[in-house]
Amino acid sequence: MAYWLMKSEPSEVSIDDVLRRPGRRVDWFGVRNYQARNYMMRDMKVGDGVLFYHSSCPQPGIAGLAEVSRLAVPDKTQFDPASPYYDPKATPEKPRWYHVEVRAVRKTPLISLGALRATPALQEMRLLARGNRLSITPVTPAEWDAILGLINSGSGG
DNA sequence: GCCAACGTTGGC
DNA sequence: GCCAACGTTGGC
Repeated sequence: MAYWLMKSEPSEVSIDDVLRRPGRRVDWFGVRNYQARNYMMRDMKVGDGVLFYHSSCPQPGIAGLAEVSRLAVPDKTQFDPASPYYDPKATPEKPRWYHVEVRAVRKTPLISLGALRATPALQEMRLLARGNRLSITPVTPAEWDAILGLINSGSGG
């Protein structure tokens, strides 16, 4: 079992939004970066742990726990000319973009970006690497454990 | 709003 | 295949 961090802008989809949805599930559509896509297509399995991260907002940080609930399928928005995620080079016969489905497990106290940076065990975390912009990044088991520790100790900043 | 960092595009 | 220009991300 693997672990991941997935960024979402809460103004688009917040952890609260997902918790209110049927089955607490959300299709992670709209990813248009090959590396993030490849993680979803090749590596993510049902049951993998997910840190739900709020980005581009007043308080960026980990806001919830989730899990992968379905393997990657073609992203329908790539075929829709009316969608902001439309990709004219994609066809249903040859899709370019795929997404998994994610199921929210629970909201957590916000673990701020500052708190993550201040945690010695997380110094090598991919999210924190200089210049990182990837919206989906792998998380090691040790990092996952350290973050669960932050959540459970309420030292999220 | 700024801007560093990075990914993609497209001319050559 | 190179690489400059451009667009996007995302914290501040």
